[in-house]
Amino acid sequence: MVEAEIYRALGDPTRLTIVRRLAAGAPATIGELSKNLGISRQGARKQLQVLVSANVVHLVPKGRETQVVLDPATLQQAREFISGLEFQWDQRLEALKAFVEGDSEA
Amino acid sequence: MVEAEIYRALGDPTRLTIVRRLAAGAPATIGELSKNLGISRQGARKQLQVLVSANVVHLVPKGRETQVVLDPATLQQAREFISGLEFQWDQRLEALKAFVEGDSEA
DNA sequence: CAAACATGCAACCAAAAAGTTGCACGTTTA
DNA sequence: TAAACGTGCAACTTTTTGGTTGCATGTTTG
Repeated sequence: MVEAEIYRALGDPTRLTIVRRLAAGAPATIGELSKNLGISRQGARKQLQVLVSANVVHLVPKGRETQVVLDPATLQQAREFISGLEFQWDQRLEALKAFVEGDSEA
Repeated sequence: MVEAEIYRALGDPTRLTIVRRLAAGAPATIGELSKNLGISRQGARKQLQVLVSANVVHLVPKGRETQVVLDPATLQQAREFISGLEFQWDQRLEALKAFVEGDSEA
C-alpha cells in the first residue's frame, strides 16, 4: 500500500527543490542543502525532516556534519504506484472502446 | 517544470482514495465519489476541487450531475518527473562506482 | 407544478504546517 | 583550549488545510 505521505512529502516547492538538488548531485550536507531556499536553516531542517519521515531521504551523521542521501526505493515506489493507476485507467478506456466499436460484432 | 502541486494533490489519503477509485473504474459522479470517504459531501467536494486545480481530474457537468474524469496526462507527467530524478540519481551512482573501482586503471 | 435530487457556495472552526527566534551542544581547528 | 562550525531542539506565530453546517439553485420526475 502506497502511502499518501510520500506524495505529501514531494508536494511542497521547498522540499521538491531539495530532492531535485540531491538527484542532480548537489553537495548534500544538511547545511549545504539548506542554502538558497529562501528560508532559515532551521526552517529547511524541518522540511528535510518531512522527507526523512516519508523515507524519501535518509540522514548519515559524519562527525559534525550530516550527509543527506536520496532513497531510490521510495522514489521507485511512488513512480510505480502512478504507473499502476495509469495502467488501470488505460484498461478501462480499452474496454470502453471495444464496447463502443461493437463488442458483439457479427 | 513539474509543479509540487501535483504531488500535493495526491498527498492526502482522501484524495488518493478518490483517484484510486477513478482509476479502478468506480462510478464517477461527484455524488458517488463522495460516498464512503468518512466525510461530508461538501468536504469531499473540497478535496475534489484540489484534484481539479492540480489537473489530476476534470469535471464534466451533465444535466444535474457532474462527471469526474481522470486526466492521464497529469499522471504521466508526475510519473515521468520521478523517472527523471531516478535517472539522474542512477547516473551519479554509476559515476561514483566507476571512480571507486579505479577509473584510471592501467 | 411540487418534491426529490445533485450540486454549489460561503462562513466558520480546529488542527496541522511552515517558518522564525533563541539557545544548547558535540566536533573541528587555529 | 578557545573559537568557529554544523547541528539539534523547543517555543511561538501565522497561514493553510481539512472538515463542518446551513442555505441557495438548477434539474428531473411523479
